[in-house]
Amino acid sequence: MKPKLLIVEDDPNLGEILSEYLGLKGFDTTLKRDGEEGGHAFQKDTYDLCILDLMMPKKDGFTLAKEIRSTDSETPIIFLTAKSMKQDIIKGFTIGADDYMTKPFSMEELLLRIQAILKRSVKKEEEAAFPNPFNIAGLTYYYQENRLVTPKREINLTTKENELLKIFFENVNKTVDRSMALKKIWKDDSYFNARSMDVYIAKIRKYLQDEPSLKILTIHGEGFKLVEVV
Amino acid sequence: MKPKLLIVEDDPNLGEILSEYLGLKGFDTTLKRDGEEGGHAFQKDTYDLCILDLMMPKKDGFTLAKEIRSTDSETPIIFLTAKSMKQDIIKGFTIGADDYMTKPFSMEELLLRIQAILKRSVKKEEEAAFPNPFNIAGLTYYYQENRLVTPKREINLTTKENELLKIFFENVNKTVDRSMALKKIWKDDSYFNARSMDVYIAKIRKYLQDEPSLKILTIHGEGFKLVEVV
DNA sequence: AATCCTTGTTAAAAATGGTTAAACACAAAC
DNA sequence: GTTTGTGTTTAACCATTTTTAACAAGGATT
Repeated sequence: MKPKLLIVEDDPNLGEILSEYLGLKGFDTTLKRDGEEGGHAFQKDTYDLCILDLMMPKKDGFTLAKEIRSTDSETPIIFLTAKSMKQDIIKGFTIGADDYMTKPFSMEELLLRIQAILKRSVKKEEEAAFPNPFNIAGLTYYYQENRLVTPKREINLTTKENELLKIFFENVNKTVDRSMALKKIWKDDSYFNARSMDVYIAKIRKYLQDEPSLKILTIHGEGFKLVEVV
Repeated sequence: MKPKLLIVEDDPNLGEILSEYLGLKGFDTTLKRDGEEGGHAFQKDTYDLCILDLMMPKKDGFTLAKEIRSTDSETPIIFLTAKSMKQDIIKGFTIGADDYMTKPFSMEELLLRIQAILKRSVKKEEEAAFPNPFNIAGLTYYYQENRLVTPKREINLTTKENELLKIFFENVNKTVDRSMALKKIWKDDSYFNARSMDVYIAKIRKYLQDEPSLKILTIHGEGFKLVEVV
């Protein structure tokens, strides 16, 4: 699977070249022209890495980055900064970023840095692999095998059921944000996907009936919470 | 084994000379006259390197390169550009290429660049070679020989079975993307090829029946996952 | 209380995948 | 040149998974 890149750059020339070049190098690129468009794109889809120009009309890259970080602390961000900016100012702005490039830069160097960052985060993901099997209350859950074993029966889960249940078990007693779950599983937070998710919530609630100490509560307007009653 | 070169050049004179010269220098060359023919040739066979003229009838070299890159991010590409093109335009077009030559160029130089690029990529390939034999669970798999040995029997695999099984063994416990596998094995993600692949999935599932710790799960809408149950 | 928005529930529709066998393609053998 | 055998694709039918739709119910807001 190609890694997905969100490129937000107001200079159409540079934007095109970046998008073109990284596309040829095996990335699935999305190009947006300003911070606002970039924000919407990020809300709608999931990306593996963002490349944000700092100076842009409507919404600058730094503001956009803060917005992104408010919902997502993972996705790596690389800033593009103008040569004219002073080093120490750049430092200030790019705190929290994973890297930054000063214009003009070589495409090859940008590519190398992207690859380096993605390598790191792929490694992280693998380390943070979900335990298999995972025990909770009276249940045994095998994420790798799409399987949930309850005291009464063994359930083979479908792909969507499995992904959703995993998110709940990763967040026991914590609120799972609707939109976060939608983006993770359905890749897109839209009306119909949200309704689809509601259907799956019902299915999972049925599966958990066997174990009275586990319940999925609705946090109206926010999401759901799997609570473990002791 | 001679390295295979795909040369796509509309000028019959230059094309012939190139093909002739590189053939004498130990390459197995295929010459095509325009981008369309070149595309078909690339789909049909596997090449170690492509030499594409930028300006060609029917389909230009840049468009062809993008098509190639959509299924294959490895095979090196060298562009041939006309002298009349401005440097910066060439820059724009040859982004993503491994190298480019401006006409007229010396054969010797082209040869040197080809050799330099192939040296790099041969090294990569060797590193990524699939182990032969490969042991997993109770099975022994000989990719080179199209052979899978299970506790109960010895299976001679057909070409397609072998390629598909290899992809699974390269991705144990990871989801194998349908479309990726299709493009790798069938060179083209189409409805019928997808159905064909489903037939092969069934065949491989049968072969793996002997080993209950290996299962191919369906990841609906995405692909398949070979899980090793411990 | 009236209204709006969100969520619960159920069933039907649509999409995707599983299975089997027949059709086809191609090469080796006769 | 035809036959035979093997590998692959196509087709048909079935099963499962996912999405959509419609309506009911629950909270929030005025």
